[in-house]
Amino acid sequence: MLTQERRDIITRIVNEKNAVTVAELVEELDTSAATIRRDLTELDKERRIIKVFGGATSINSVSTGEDAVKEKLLKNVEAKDEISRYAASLIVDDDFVYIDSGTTTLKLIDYITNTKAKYITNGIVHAKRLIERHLDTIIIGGRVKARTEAVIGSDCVDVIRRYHFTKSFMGTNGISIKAGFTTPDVDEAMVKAEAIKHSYMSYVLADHSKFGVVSSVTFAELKSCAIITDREPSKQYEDETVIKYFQHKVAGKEN
Amino acid sequence: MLTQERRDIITRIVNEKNAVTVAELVEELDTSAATIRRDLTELDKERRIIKVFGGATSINSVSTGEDAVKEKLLKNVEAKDEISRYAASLIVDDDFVYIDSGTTTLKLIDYITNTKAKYITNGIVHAKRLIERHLDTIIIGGRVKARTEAVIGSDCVDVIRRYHFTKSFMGTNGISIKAGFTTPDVDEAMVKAEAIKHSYMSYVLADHSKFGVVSSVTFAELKSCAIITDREPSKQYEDETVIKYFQHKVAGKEN
DNA sequence: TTATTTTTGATTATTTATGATTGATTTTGA
DNA sequence: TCAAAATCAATCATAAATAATCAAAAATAA
Repeated sequence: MLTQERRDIITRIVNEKNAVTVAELVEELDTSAATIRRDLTELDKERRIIKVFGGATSINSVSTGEDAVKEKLLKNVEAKDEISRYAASLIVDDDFVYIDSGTTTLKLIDYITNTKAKYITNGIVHAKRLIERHLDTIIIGGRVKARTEAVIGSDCVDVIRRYHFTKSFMGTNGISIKAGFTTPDVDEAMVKAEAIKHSYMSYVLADHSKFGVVSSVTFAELKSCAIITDREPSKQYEDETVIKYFQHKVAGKEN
Repeated sequence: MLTQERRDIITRIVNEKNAVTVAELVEELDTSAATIRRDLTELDKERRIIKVFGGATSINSVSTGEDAVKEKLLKNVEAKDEISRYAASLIVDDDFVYIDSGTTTLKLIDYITNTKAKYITNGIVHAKRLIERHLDTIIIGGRVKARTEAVIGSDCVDVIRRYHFTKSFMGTNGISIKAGFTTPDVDEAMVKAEAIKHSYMSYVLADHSKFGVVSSVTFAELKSCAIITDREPSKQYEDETVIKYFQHKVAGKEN
């Protein structure tokens, strides 16, 4: 196989899977680790991927992306995929869709097929991906937060105030009966809250691990957003809001 | 077999298979490796395929856009490096720096060392890279243009109107005595013009190939921006505006 | 025909790619 | 925190591929 060809394949794999280990590439491409490392070093230099300890992540992943490689080895990717795919399927023609920053919503973009809707986001990486998918994209301006590569702050809130979304897709750090949807950052919470307030329908994308978790700041009550998740939550939650869930790769009941 | 006929076949094979080795072509066409290499060299020169070590790949294999960017980045690398490095060195504490979208200004970000300045940009990729370098970053919001991944449009212009930059670094497609600084896109020109208008000092980063070139839309007169370039331009230009230039890796005279 | 140009294949010195090894660095897990 | 394990960059020898050169063959022109 050509060196260039192999590097093209690596780039494609990294972008598809978002994160990949050296071992996986050795297996996939049937070559030595030394060669894979050289390829990764080169591709990183060309800014086609981001090299991290243990492998590489997509140039379109958030921050250093180091977590992504580790996370990948630990967490159940399929559940998140199913959540994202379902969420994307909700988008219809002429929708004006707000996409919150965060890794869960980032995956959602890969599954979007509707090109007649308009998309708006406060995530730098999200905007880049949306554009790469040739979707009609607006990015909200303002101060960019380093860790999450998201636009936050009062300017951002002001901008959102002027818009009215038909649907918004949000990420969250915690979901609890008492505290509602919570996130660790005050500024980010304010942006989320405003987006939800200006949205006809809001969906929170969250895997089951988020249930029962409470973070520092509440950005919405349970009843203000429908939840899309990967397991049947306890009855309490279903009394509070609409929940769509998937179980063991089998679609859950419609709510 | 005719030489031309053989080359047509090679082109077809490369496009079909996306990537092919010299050995495969030798086998297929029953000729020597030397001949195949000559063919590949020629076809590459004609931009019908891309010659790589070991064989060739299709011109539209990975993504045509990526190759275009890659090629663009390769052009005048050393010159651009020096231009960028010098431009970055101009940034001082408490500066409020506008960074225009475009490849030249993207390189500039790699050389920024001042962490006490604030940075604002309309380039998605620029914002991402600024953040990666842990710099205080603001992105201008609005509609994102697909090809250049830059924010443009009237919203964007309105936002710029509210700001006052101490320095702005701009890219350009053409520099001419009569037409001034020009770019092919009307919307982009409007954004550039507004940024320059709201900047205390504006610098245009341009390699020598841009001189004498006129694109569709003028976004500024020569005298409104200092030029940072890689060759001594003709006297005419130096009469019009301040020009800093580098020659053969040796710093040019101060202007 | 003969002279000239073009194409081709072989040769060779040089460049590039690869896999193994090793000592250093980073991560992990107690 | 420390030590073990995993990963890494650097180095080296080998193999593969390349560009440059040259002579022969083929095509073309005079």
